[in-house]
Amino acid sequence: MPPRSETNHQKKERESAIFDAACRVFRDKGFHQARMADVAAAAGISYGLVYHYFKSKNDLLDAMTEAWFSSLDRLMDRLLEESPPARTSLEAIADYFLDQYIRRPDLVQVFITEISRSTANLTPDRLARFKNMMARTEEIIRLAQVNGHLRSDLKARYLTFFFLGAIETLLSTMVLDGQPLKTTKHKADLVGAVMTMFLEGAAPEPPSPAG
Amino acid sequence: MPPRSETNHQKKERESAIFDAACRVFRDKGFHQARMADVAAAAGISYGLVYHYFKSKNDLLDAMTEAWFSSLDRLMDRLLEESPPARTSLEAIADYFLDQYIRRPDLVQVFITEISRSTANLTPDRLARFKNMMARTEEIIRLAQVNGHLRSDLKARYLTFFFLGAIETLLSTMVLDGQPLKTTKHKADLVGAVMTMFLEGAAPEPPSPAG
Amino acid sequence: MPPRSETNHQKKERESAIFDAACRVFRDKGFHQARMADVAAAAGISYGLVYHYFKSKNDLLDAMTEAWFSSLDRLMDRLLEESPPARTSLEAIADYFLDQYIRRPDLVQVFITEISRSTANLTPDRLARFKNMMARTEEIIRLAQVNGHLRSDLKARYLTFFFLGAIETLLSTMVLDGQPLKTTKHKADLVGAVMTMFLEGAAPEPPSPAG
Amino acid sequence: MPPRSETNHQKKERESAIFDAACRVFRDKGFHQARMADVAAAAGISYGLVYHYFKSKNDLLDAMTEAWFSSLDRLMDRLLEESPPARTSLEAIADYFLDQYIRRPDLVQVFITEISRSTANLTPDRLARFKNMMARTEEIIRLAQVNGHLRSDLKARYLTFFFLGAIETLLSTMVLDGQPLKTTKHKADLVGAVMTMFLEGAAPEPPSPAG
DNA sequence: TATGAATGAGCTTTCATTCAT
DNA sequence: AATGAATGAAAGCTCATTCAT
Repeated sequence: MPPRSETNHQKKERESAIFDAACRVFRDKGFHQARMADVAAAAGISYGLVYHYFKSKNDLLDAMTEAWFSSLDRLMDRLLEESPPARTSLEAIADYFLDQYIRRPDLVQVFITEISRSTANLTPDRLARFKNMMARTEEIIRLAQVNGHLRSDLKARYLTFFFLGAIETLLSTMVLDGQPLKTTKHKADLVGAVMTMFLEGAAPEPPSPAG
Repeated sequence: MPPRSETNHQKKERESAIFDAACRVFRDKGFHQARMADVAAAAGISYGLVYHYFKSKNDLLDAMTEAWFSSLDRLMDRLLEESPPARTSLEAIADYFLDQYIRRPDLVQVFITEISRSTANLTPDRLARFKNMMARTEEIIRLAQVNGHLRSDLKARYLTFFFLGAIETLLSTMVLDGQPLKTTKHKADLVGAVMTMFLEGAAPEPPSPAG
Repeated sequence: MPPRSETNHQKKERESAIFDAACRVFRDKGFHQARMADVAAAAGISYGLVYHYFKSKNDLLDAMTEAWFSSLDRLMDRLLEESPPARTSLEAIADYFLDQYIRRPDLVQVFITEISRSTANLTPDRLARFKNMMARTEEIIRLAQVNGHLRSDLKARYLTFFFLGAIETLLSTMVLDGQPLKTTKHKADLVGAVMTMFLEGAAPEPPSPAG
Repeated sequence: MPPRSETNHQKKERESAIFDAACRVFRDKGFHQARMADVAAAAGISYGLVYHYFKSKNDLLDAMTEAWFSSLDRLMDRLLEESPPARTSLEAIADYFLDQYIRRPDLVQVFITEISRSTANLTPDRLARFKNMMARTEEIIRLAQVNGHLRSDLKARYLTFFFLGAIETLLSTMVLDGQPLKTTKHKADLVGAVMTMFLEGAAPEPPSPAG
């Protein structure tokens, strides 16, 4: 193997270490309260070195936005291409969010608190990606309505809010409460609950016809 | 009649004008990006005068938190005391959020972006009030489960996420899209949609029992 | 009596009240830490009214400087004119300082901490008056040297430092320790100690010749 | 040898340069009138760099307090341990103050005007160190009284005021007059004068015993 | 690649002073 | 005479970013 490759590998390692450190710091202090010095300290490197890997503080947040949306976009691409049954698609989306929370809880928290909601940090690019995610979810839901797999008397947009809002609120609460998500079992339960709630709603079972 | 009274009235007027200006500025730039100079300019007054009415920038956000939660708390108090049917209570809550968005869209946006989600601005007091709101909603839902008005096979907490999440996501989207809510008719439609989604879910009507 | 006179009297009263309040505030917080609002509050009047009586914050300190030096200057005038024995003059000076501390401890403290020592507040006028006091004391001491009432082998200037320094350090310590001076008896003791120290020094009595 | 050592050396150099610049600025304008911008300009560096070396304006004054008292405390330690004759000790103290005025006139002036007297800047720590200095001088004097080397009919405390007051007034006057102290000869003369005044007082030589 | 000293614009806040009433 | 709302110039401090080494 060429030594260059190894160097590149090390470089990636370090970049990744800084990225992770920044996630932790942004999560703990919020983007604006976080100092580049905090990031450097959390990554165990010197002040100026952060700037070798990320050209600005905003660049770090951009990297997080990218990290978040790129895999989500890939999932969306796949779902829209393969067009599985709506429930499968939506379950995959719910699973994606919760799965990310298991794998990279810091990133999810930053997404929730700094990217998804903060007008302050909402650059046109980030807003566009955010809307894109909603639009594609809405597209999935719309198709399901057309196919009769979801009720049609409510706007697809509203159902989308309902679906993504439930996931996001669930995540937010876990995030704000500092509740980690450890097991895939727990994840599956939560995904199941989300799907049940979304599909069936909160009303009690009507008495069985036989009753 | 007494001149003092008039002075107090003018004082309130001006305080209110500054408050509103701050809402607009915080909404547009985000709390941290907003400058006190912006607030003063938006209120059409001098720099230092803001500090006659609000002792710090944070104090302005505190005032908004208070403005938001105090009327919501009153509503919650009333609902828990009167214990109307769950649907009525939940509808009142949904209506409250959307009604506030009609009356004070800036305040709602600030609540959504700066208070409800930003870890950075989440003081213990604000977090406590936020959790309190969720806990009281959960209490309403739990009672409805006990009384058989809501399904009991899903945790009250999940149903709460689902309910509040739907409202919040709806508001967020309108807020981020800059969609105002003008008419009570539109509001009623949205409340209806939220209630329908929450109670019945997204699944299509089951085949009639007779089927 | 003309009503005008009464008004003038009231005016003087109020001016005096503000002056005293300012002394207390300057003493407690120091000139620069003191706020005009503090002075107004201490005087029990409104903010802006202070400016009817004193045209600026500095004007208040000027008034204190004047209050302090005018009576001291009068004393000095008298002493230089009457030319009593040096010990009498010096005792009168020491007595003056300590007497002022009984009568107007706040003013003395302000003099010590804000006028006598602070370069910051030392306007040319204040410095001139300060030097004038030292020069006149030195003049008294020089005369006493010529007349053989004080030793001549030490510069009059040094003796002046020694004399005034002792008084000032005594006052400073009482001031900083918050020790008030209540009785003329106590005052007389202190004046006696100062005079004894100044005239005889700290060396023990030489053994009596008869010893 | 190690480059690190050189860096540390440079760092100390710069810290020292800022410290000296601050002494000059505080001396000229007084602590409260002095601007950090003035300090930076006087040190020939940028604004923010001052904060790399001293975390606040107050920290600069703390450093001066420390610089002043640390060596004085060491002297006091030595004197109390070695217990030389009282005159030697007191002479060493007088010499210390005047010596410092030769070496670091700015620091002495700041000590006199900003630390020793200003109530405004008198933090509990500074007051404690100040009192400590007086207490230890008093201890030396008390011992000398017990040993018969100083008169006992005056309180040790008064003698202490007298002694330190003479030194301080001497320094203050030179400081306020802008009189530098250049030569050790001049210093020795002043120390001699202080000691003579303190020990023998201002009264003329008594008639010889034989008279 | 790695360091951390250096820069300086920008921020919040304070408060002496003015002025309309 | 009396009030206190209104003004706005400063000032201390922070911290993203640059740069010499």
